[in-house]
Amino acid sequence: MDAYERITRNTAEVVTEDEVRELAEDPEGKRVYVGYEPSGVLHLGHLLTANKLMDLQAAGMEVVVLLADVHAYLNDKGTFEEIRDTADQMKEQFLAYGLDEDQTEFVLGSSFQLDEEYELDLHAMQVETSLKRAQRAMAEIQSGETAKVSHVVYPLMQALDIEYLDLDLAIGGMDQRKVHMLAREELPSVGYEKRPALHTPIIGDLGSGDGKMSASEGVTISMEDSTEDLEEKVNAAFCPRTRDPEGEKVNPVLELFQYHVFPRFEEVVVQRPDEYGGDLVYEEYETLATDLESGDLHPADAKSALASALDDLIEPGRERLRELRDE
RNA sequence: CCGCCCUUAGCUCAGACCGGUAGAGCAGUCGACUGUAGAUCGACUUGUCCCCCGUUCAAAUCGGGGAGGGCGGACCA
Repeated sequence: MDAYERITRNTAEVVTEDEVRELAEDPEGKRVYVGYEPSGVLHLGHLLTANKLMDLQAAGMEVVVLLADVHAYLNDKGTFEEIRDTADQMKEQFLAYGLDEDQTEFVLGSSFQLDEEYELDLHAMQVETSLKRAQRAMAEIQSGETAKVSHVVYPLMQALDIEYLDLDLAIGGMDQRKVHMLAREELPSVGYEKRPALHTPIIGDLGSGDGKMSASEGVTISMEDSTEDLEEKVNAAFCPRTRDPEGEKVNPVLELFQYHVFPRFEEVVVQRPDEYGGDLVYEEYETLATDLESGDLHPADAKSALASALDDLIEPGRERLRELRDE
């Protein structure tokens, strides 16, 4: 797999391909980042971007994980003290999940976002950006709730972070694309270079298979799920015998194999009673998906293999969480 | 600062005028059917009716106060 392919695989969008191709020519030492509002327990959405970070580390890039405490505060997620506690837990879970400690720089937003220079640049950006423009960028993230002044400052800070963390590439889920577009438009207006961005897909809702659901509702899988929780949740998942169900729906079981399981495992063993043909081994997503569609792989067997794989993925983080809570 | 509208189940809302302590759809849960889930049947659950005070035998409903949310109040006069 060449560098460009590794960098862009499993992404929903590359902005722009030309710019990323240029990075891929010499990825060594290039700085990329994802920003997360601190959360006490990681869920699959976090892990999906983390998988991408691992790809980028494998390509030789330096990864910066922004623990966005100030952003969380602006988004009304609690007091600074609470937020910083969960930031520490988040870092520990990422390391347990498999981010390379030597190649990953964890940065607390408040460590630079309150500096005078940053603050003045932020004001400059506020002068350059219309309210409507900033609100539009946040609409996806903040849907429903009352728009606060903090909500329009939020994306402007994300734009500035890209400059202040000295990044070459920004990563985020598709829910972040409008913010990244705003950053590309507004950074130049205050004298900085725009940077390319990669967006990971948003996995469909496990229970219903509905296209884009926010992680806040529906069934979510997180670092604190027990083996039994996983079996239960995966078993209840929507899983028709096709990768392209009717309407707006997707097949979340296949998506989880594609975006969470195969990127992290060399092979996936499907344990199956002899009655149904015995065990199966898959080395790539495509063959598994093809077998599911042809009927050679029954959805129920796919599900038990998925639950077991997810359990393996989560186990180290779950264990670390347990230790943290015992302290 | 002033004015108008809104607030009832997880969600969208009905009920308010003509007081009798609450409903629908969707969601959810449980069974049946499929070697998964969904779909389809069958059954079931869900409430600080925004808060406080008052009137009344009785208030989601009427009166007063308050909170939160939405919208409006430029100029032409």
